[in-house]
Amino acid sequence: MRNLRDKKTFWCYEKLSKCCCRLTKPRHAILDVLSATEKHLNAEQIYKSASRIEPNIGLATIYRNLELLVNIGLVWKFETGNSKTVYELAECRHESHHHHLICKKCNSIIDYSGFRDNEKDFIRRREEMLSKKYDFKIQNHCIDFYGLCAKCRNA
Amino acid sequence: MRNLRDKKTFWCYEKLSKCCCRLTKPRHAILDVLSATEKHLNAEQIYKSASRIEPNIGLATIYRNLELLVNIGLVWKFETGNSKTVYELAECRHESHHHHLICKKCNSIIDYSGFRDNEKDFIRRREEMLSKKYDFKIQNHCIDFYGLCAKCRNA
DNA sequence: GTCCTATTGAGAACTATTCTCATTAATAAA
DNA sequence: TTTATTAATGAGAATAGTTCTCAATAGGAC
Repeated sequence: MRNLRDKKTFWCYEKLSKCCCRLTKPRHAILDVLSATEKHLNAEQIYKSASRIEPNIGLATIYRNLELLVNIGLVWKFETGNSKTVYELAECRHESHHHHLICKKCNSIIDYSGFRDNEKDFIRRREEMLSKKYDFKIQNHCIDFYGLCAKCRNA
Repeated sequence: MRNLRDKKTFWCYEKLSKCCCRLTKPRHAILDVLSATEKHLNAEQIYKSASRIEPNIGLATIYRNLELLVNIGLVWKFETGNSKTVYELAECRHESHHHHLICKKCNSIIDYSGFRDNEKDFIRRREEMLSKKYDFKIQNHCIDFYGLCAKCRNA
């Protein structure tokens, strides 16, 4: 058996074991796949890539673990509106959080980050205000803009 | 045949006919249902309510027309993350646009509106900046906060 | 190494949504 | 008002993404 702790997804282990989750090979493969890309992958794509690492992995295991990883906050689940749910690694590595521009025609997703400080401040203040007003513990947010990308607008 | 133009969803007709859509009874029933509530309804709920107005309406018709209404901008489609897609009337009646607080546990949705001017300004400026930077025509946006509602936090 | 039980793989089951197609009805034209 | 055109419909089949079931496996505490 390979040593799971050698791998580049090491930073996830603390969180996993804190949540009393075993560090299984399928889990490991999924995290490897997600950490190897900046793209948003759907379950099928994750399944295909993970199968190259763990050939016998099952699709149900992919779904089960994605749900788990989303629940413990390691992965961010994201619905585009065309029935393809996609997943991406949460900002565990202190990479900048990002928002999305989604094309309603071709469903492509543009990430944008590089927020100015005033954007971060704005969101933080907003979250504070809403938390208080609605007695709601905010854990994260999703800011997406919908419209038409350059390609689709000119096509 | 009842006169469709008598009904309270009159304000939608201009848009519908502009888009060369016929003013059918099923469409009318769906708009009536959506305009009679402030809640977010899923397709099944809309089907049930619309069936009371048009008993023979089919579920496929509900889906077809919701898609149409979303495309022409009369209805806003909204995915909660637990596979229940919900719909609500867009702000055709100049009601204030709103954002959401979504409980990750019970999937309840709190609407909030009452934005201050600086929030509107902020979003407008952001949209301008993003449109230019990414050559992307922004049509609308979705700002949602995820977390735990008071009930679930204390349960 | 042994034990406990969380996790798995495989495939069936489920569910939301979309498709197909013959029939109906909204609208434009006569 | 009647007629013609064709968009829209209802019913049910089909699809696709996801979840469930259950016997077998394997992580990790001891």
